[in-house]
Amino acid sequence: MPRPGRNTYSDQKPPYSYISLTAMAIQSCPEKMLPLSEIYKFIMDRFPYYRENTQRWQNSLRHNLSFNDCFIKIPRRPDQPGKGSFWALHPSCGDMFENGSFLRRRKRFKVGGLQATDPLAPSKPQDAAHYLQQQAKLRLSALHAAAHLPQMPGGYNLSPVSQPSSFKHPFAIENIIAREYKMPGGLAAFSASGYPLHNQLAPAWPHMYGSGMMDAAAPLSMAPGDYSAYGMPLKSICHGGQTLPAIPVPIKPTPTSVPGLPGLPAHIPAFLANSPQSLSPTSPQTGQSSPAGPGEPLSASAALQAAVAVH
DNA sequence: GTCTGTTTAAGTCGAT
DNA sequence: ATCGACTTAAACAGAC
Repeated sequence: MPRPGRNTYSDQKPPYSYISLTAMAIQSCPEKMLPLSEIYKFIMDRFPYYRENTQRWQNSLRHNLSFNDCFIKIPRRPDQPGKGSFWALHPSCGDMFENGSFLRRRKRFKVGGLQATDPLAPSKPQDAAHYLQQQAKLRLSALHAAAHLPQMPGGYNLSPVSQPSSFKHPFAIENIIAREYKMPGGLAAFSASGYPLHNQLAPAWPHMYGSGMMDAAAPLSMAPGDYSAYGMPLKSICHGGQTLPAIPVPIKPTPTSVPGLPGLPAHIPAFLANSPQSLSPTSPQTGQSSPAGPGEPLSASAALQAAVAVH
């Protein structure tokens, strides 16, 4: 594979496989599912390297989407006109990059394989697609609701500073860039908290740390109202060039079904709900999981209740 | 015609 | 050395 011999990194190939790039794109949007064109757009917006030779890498990316079980195709609904289907991450794919390398996974995700993941998540692609579509609905609803929640009941502070252990999906952009990133020369840049130092990485990766990419890593610059119930930015990466978190859904939203959201299971699986049981984020420094605090499911539940109230 | 999606094949590279 | 993950290329079909 040709490596560009340039002095700047902005047009050098990013240290991410197509799988991780695609996962990043999918994770960056609130619905956790994107059409192919939006995945292209996300990658090209963030990585100037991929603004060239589009036919080459886009073919590769499509190949990855079809070939890898960790991506599932979600058909468009009649009210979602457009070309192609939506693509989402399989509910059971978990943290495929637990070894910390976004270029090469330890093991390829396979449907039906042994995964330490959400036991309630469907394994069949069709089931997973339907399941994810419901999840997307719920996320949008919860997002709306969370945006209207100035503060969680019980004194939960929405500030990311006060919730340093907030779980982020392994593919969330803020999570990915927060991991140990070794520069081509072997240099690793970290803050004391394990996050990459903005001013150290920015010159090397202006496409990552330029517009909007560092919102999550540099949250203090944001207004308090820009955060969701999980203390993460509400601005969207995919629909406006800003970052948006995985909106949590409660593991046990209601005793029965959710009014106004037909088809939702009584017990919503923890997938993408930022539950430590379904996902195991790798700590940048220790490689250990960092389970979310006990208060977070409550916040998620509150977000969902507010979502229900909106409907 | 273009875009999307699937499949096959060959080659590279890292891990074991 | 071997295996498996990943990249790239290409052909093809179907949808828009």
